[in-house]
Amino acid sequence: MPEHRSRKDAARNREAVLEAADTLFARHESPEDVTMADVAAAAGVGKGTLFRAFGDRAGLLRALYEGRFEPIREAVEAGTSPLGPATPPQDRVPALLDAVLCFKLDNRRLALALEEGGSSSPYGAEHYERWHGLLRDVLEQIPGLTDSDFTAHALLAATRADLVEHLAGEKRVPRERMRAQLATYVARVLAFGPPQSIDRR
Amino acid sequence: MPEHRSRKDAARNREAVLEAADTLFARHESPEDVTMADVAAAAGVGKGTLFRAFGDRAGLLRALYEGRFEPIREAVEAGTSPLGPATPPQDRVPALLDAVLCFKLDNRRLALALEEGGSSSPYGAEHYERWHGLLRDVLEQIPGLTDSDFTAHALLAATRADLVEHLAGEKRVPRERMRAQLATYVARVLAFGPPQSIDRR
DNA sequence: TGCAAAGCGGACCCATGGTCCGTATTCTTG
DNA sequence: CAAGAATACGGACCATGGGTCCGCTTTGCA
Repeated sequence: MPEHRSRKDAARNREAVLEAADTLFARHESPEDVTMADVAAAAGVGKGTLFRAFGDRAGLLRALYEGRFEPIREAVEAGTSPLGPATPPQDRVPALLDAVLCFKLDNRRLALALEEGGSSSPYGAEHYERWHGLLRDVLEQIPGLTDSDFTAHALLAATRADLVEHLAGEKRVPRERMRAQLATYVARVLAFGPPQSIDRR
Repeated sequence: MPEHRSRKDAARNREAVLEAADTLFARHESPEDVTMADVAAAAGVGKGTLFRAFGDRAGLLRALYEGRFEPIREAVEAGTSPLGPATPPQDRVPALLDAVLCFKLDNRRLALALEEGGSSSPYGAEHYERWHGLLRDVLEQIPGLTDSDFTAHALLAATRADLVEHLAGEKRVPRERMRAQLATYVARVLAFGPPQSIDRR
């Protein structure tokens, strides 16, 4: 690549920060009580370094997110798993939502930090856009389903980080139960009523 | 009466603050750029007064909310409208969700401020608890519907303030269209499949 | 080895929620 | 109506946290 690679101290520090942040967010109840200064300190780095590497808090969160999300994204794009494009829509939709839920269960704090993240709503983020677009397109292929756009929003809303945190964290709902509930719910949305489902085409 | 009423200057100031806050939140794009100092200034009052009257930012928001929400709450509790307890569950659920949606459409900024409101997730607020509890109970009465608790959460999630704001505000989805989409969605969730409930699982 | 360029880091800035306390207003009681 | 107690007022003040600045250090190319 033409563009210079970053200096090795920069690269090292970047990694250190990512690791420290990851640990800190995982350790603390609420993302709010992990400050940028904390992250810098834990990484053994100055605040200036931190901000130069990631721009701002959102940038740091985004970087963490991308790292964690890579595998899933790959599975969705090209994989042969139920997430991949080869899966028929009515099976792929639940699989996608289950994947989102699992991701948020596995990365509760991070997802929370990213999603509520203060200033802007999650709906501005481009990763949301991507998921919504994908889901919308898949829904579109299910015959008889109207309002794919809104439906995609509504389904994704059922997996919002703070809801997941509330249920899994405070209400102590076990992982598998949540997955089952979401699956049932999604199935219900996709399985439109008996009488009028026949004539659809 | 045992407990003294508040002094009249206090009462007057309280009103002034509520009014000023209402106006300010309505005028600004994001709740974030209405500061407590702004509110105090607009009300012609000192910050001390503001904080004494409402405790903190959340308290002010809550007070505003309660005022706005009163009518709906009454309709739900005792009214004869479709919101009231007399309505059969399968009709009441859509009515309730439509009411929530309309409220958030009519009070976009306020709802946004209240819901994302920074520190704590909406799921901690007791007004959410109330709505969720009510919806859960009504859902419970619909035969064949399982997981009422989760379903209530998921349905309410479809009316979250930031989603409403995103759709109505940025995406310019007209009010009636949103209501229709939500209604369709809710109907789909409530209209579960035939006896054998599909082979899915 | 020399010397830009890139990077470092922590002192510093500033906005904002929230507190404090001396002063002003209101209520009560005689 | 007087006067003291109780309550409220308000803006200076504080703490916190994101983000910036800039003199010094490290890196890496020649």
